[in-house]
Amino acid sequence: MQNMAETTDTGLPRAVAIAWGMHEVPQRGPSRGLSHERIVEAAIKIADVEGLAAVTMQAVARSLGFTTMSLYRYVSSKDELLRLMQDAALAGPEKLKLPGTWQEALRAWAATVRAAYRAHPWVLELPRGQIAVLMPNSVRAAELGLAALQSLDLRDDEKIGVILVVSQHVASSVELEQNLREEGEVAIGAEGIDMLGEVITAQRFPHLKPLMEAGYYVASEDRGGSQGRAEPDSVDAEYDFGLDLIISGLEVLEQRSARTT
Amino acid sequence: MQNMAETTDTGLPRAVAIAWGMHEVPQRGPSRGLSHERIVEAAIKIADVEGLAAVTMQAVARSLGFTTMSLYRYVSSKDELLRLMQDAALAGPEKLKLPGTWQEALRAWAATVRAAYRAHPWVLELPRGQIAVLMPNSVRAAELGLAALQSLDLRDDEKIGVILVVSQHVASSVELEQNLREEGEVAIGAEGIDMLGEVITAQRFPHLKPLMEAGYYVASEDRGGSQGRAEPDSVDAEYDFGLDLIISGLEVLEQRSARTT
DNA sequence: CATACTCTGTTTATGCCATACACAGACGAG
DNA sequence: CTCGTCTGTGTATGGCATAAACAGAGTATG
Repeated sequence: MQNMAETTDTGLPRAVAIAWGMHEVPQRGPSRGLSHERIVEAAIKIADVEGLAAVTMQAVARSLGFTTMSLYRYVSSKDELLRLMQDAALAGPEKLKLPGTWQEALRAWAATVRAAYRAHPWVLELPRGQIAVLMPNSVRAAELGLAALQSLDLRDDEKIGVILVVSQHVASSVELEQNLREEGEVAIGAEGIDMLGEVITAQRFPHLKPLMEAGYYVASEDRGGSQGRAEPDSVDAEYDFGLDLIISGLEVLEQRSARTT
Repeated sequence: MQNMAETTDTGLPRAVAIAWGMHEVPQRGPSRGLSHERIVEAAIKIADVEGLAAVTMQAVARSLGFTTMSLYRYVSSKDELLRLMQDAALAGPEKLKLPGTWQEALRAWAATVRAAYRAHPWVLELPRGQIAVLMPNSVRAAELGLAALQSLDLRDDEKIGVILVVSQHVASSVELEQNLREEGEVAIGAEGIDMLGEVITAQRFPHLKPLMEAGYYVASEDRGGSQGRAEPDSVDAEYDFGLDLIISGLEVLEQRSARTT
């Protein structure tokens, strides 16, 4: 129910048609005071500054100097607006100088995807499904990713898999970063950590307990010690770590298939 | 603002304290007609059947035969209830027979995490941040994951990284599966695909275009052909593909560090 | 050029939601 | 017994998406 997705008569979801620029604008009536572009732009600005939850039809309309209901002349539902925002926020470089080896190229591609997510982290709160993947900027990103993998000797469906796995890793990493930042303000104090230490005992959690005490598992406020604050660096580290693992795995896969061929 | 997270006097978020069973229940007044457990259970049942959006305070209360406001005697906000649901839904096997090699063990661990997410896919709609990670079942899962990696020769912080990357991959995979299922009902017909073919041209998308025509990129309804329906299998394939890449990468990393040591 | 039809932006109204607040009664501590 | 605390409830508020009806703008057709 919450997922109507409003298909046009062409069978395409309206959001897809709009984003690709196919969409008959009416000729008959009075001239329009707004446009999809302006609405989406205003909505994105709100999301960037105040978060996705602050994007209400009222807020968007007010920021444009129109009434709430006027938006519905351009967008058939809030869901549709969100889809358009998602795509518009993911605009990336049309062309990208891709380094020589596929490893470097894949890394560069991942970096652009990461940058896009980081610029508009609220994008990650929206579902990334079939429809999202058909939007212009997703398609452009996929094209670019495939270009990066050109020299990698894999089957086509495997390349799609690589694109998917890498972009999911990037998304997860930024999502984590974001969740930590948002909850960081409510950081658990030393007192709370002590409290947890009573239930997270060495008997019940033999492997985890030492890591927790070393501060690897939770980012405590400071824990009397000095380093603490694992927030910004550790997420970067996790991003690199995961990407390195994937690339290493791909190198193995490539060698294997080369041997087979 | 949307993220109050209600800390107790101990400095721990209330949800964490409740989930771990530390929480002074009042002695003075009348006996209580409800409990956290019953409320969370009822809410989970609703989420399983009707989706997370159907979990309203009203719906939960009604299903228990109480009024909406009565829930607030047990749970300080809906957010807190959602956190408790998230944790309760991720209950897994306390002990797990872990196969010999770390590869097999890691795979088995990932499978249990995947099963948990699949049993309650709405869990993925909730933020997975610092607080979520401190809840009992997350801690148990981490312990189990570390146990699986016991024989893997890596530093402790690297092992945490592995746990993180793998669980993120699993989550992403199930999330994708879910998004596809939900949008699958609105599948794009052949007519829509043709429409897209006009904007997704071979000139602008030289790498992607052939894959789209081969049906690798989008799951069209049937496309006149026969195979189509890439939905269930392809997600499984993506899951295995990503996990294999990570494990391969880990093997390389292990050899490298063994050489260094 | 007049008329009809379409499309605009607005006003108003509905139903759902989380949750603040105040109350009557239940119950244990003193 | 009585006081203070806690329970479950009723009522009220403000925010939300969006349906419906309307007055006027503008274009196409006679």
